[in-house]
Amino acid sequence: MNDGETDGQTIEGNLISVAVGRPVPEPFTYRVPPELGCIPEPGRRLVVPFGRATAVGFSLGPASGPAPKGLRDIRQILDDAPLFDAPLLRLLLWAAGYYRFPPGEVLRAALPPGLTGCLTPSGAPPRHAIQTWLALTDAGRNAQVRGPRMKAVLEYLNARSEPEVPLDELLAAMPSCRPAVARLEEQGFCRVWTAARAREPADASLTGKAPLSPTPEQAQALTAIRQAIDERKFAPFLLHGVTGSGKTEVYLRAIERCLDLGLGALVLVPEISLTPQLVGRFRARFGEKVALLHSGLKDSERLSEWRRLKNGEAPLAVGVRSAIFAPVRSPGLIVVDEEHDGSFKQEDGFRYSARDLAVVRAQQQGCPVLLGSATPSLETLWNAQSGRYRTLRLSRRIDDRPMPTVRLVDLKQTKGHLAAAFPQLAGKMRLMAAESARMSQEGAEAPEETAIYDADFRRGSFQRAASSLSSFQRPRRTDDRPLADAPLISPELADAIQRTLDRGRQTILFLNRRGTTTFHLCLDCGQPLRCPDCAVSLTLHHPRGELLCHYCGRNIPLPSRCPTCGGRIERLGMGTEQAEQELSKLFPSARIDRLDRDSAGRPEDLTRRLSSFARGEKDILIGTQMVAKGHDFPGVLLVGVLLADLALNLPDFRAAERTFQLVTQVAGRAGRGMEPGEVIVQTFDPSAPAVACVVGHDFDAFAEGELQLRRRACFPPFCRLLSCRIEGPDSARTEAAARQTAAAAAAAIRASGQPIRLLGPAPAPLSRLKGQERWQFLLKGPTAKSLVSVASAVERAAASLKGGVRVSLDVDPLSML
DNA sequence: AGCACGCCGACT
DNA sequence: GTCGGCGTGCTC
Repeated sequence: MNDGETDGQTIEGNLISVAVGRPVPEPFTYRVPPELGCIPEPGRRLVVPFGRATAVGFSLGPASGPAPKGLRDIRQILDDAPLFDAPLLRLLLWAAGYYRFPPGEVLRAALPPGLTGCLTPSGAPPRHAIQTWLALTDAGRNAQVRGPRMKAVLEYLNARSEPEVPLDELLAAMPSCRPAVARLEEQGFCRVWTAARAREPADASLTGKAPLSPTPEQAQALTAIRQAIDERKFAPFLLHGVTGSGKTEVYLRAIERCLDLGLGALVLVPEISLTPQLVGRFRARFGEKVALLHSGLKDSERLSEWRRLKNGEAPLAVGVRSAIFAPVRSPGLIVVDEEHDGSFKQEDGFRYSARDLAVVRAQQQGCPVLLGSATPSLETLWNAQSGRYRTLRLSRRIDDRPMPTVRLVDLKQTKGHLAAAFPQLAGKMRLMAAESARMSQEGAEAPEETAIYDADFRRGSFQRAASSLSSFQRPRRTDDRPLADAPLISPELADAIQRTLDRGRQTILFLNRRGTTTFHLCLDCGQPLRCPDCAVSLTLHHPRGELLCHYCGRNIPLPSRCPTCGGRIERLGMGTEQAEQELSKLFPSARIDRLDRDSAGRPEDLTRRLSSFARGEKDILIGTQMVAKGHDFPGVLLVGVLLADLALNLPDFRAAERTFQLVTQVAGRAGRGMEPGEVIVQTFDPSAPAVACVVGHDFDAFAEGELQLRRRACFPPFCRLLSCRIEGPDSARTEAAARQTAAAAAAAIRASGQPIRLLGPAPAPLSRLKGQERWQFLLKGPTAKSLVSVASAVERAAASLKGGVRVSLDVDPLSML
């Protein structure tokens, strides 16, 4: 991009293109009045008049094309220097076009909140947010020093369990030891730096041991990556490593190479608050060179980390999704850890995929990109298989630790057991099975309504849904006798938990469903209790005994009788709260902790409870996805998946993929110490590949089968998707709008001559949310480019809709709900 | 996103 | 006869 020196002989003053930070789809043209004295180069913020008001915009450089009528002058230039360098600006504008989002808003989204308005970035960070930290270096751990003060400091630091200590705390314990600290730092025995106060100190119990020498596989992967770093050219890699194979160590060493070469690096991780361990390792290795960008930062802290990157003080950024826009200077490597993770896709507003943008950014910057996962997304896998990415495999665990043994428990057997224990339920279960079968039939006969999911997938998921519904949603007994034979915990699993307890080791149980009971059915009229604003069943939560809508948060007291007919209500479909109760009844002396969104509280509480579990202060941890993320719990020998089918039943073509990823990830928590772990997966469908392939840790078999299905039904990675969602308050008008917009899409498809398929329109699986009726249709095209003209046509059609109906497009959608 | 313009109910 | 409801449209 050129830096604003132009031939600029238009009218008096120069014309520049400005991305206004307002929802307008195109940049606007403004005049730079000559008295401003200079032309703001691309990436600088401006104040511009906008309608009756004023707005912050971003210079995109000299305008091309004719001056529009009603041309106005920019008011002010805000920054001395561009906030985005040329490559980052290019990435952002590319993303704005690709994801069809207003460029000015995209640029604004890439800035820390403090720079979003009219403040300048040069102000000093607020004093209260800054703290000085110190930590021992490897050399300092066993260092011999002479001064008594220095000795005392070393002893103090060695005695602390966490590697990083706030200087204030040391000074409180030993006043006037500051000079000793300075001497130790000089001699390289400790490290001192200032950083945001809210940084989570790494917890020693989670940090693990000092770096080991790389395994042969790690070394091989590193050679390839280092070579690519040295060449400073775009090179995409898939680092496909089983859980516990040491992917992080590969990242760390590759980044070391970047820093040695004077280059920066960018690391994206799923939910940083959930992986204090990973953060700890980056901190321990790179200290103050890391800028941390996670969702828990206060605005001032985020700004300070952004600034440290921008001015080169911190060459390395580690952060969640939005960190893909971090102003890392000349990155030599971009890493996406757990690249399959859904949190890299923003699901509203600017719906970008940080993982995909990582590849684009690497391409534009000319550096390698490393996508790491134990269970790569099929998109990434296919890119690797077709030769676009190079695969680096880590097939063995560190120290050749064995993979855990995985066993399936068929809950259909347990169901028999259950029916024997509760004969009065057997009839009801048959009834529900028949009902589900009927649903499945009707589904098959209504191709238009459900056309959005190709038949293969639909049939599969309905069958699974039927089996799950009929057997799992066991009515809760009305009396409160303890459930000795609680079906949430099969006898096999209960037995394994008992054995683990007897050996004094730990268990993790995974159930992907919060609350006590998640489905409340009136046995007289057959109506479930639903949120009035969302077509979603309400979940009972324990502490207050209230029903909660998991989508809009609405709270309702549990009615004693059905609101429509006054019938009796059965509580079905138990979640983590119920599981916790059953556990405490089964194992009254066990120390049990539950971890889900309801119990997690603040991020630091979460960290504290995870480390408490890691230290062995609890015997059983039951939770949702939160327990599945990358923590090392050396004391865990047993992992139980209470109902593997849950995610499998969603009407989404990625349901199987997600299930496999999730179950594999949880299973990976077992046996991270030297003893082999044990995994028990409870399921109603042990033959489903997403479950069955976990037994043999056979990603390849699962992926091969799933890729075949995707190819046959033509789903990603064998096509590109564009999802169009139509939302409005009124049911009939929303449907009409959906049909009208889809018709416009169909016309555009014919005009384009491209082999594009239109699925739908149909009501979205979540057909009402927060009082909005929801419809959708899906476009499948051979390439992203082929869908562009259709997307434009949809946008044009959407612009003329009335009645509060809104259309939103999702390019490369992840969620189909 | 704001903010005004513009056509239909309950108030002085 | 107005004051004001928010549905619709525009902002270089």
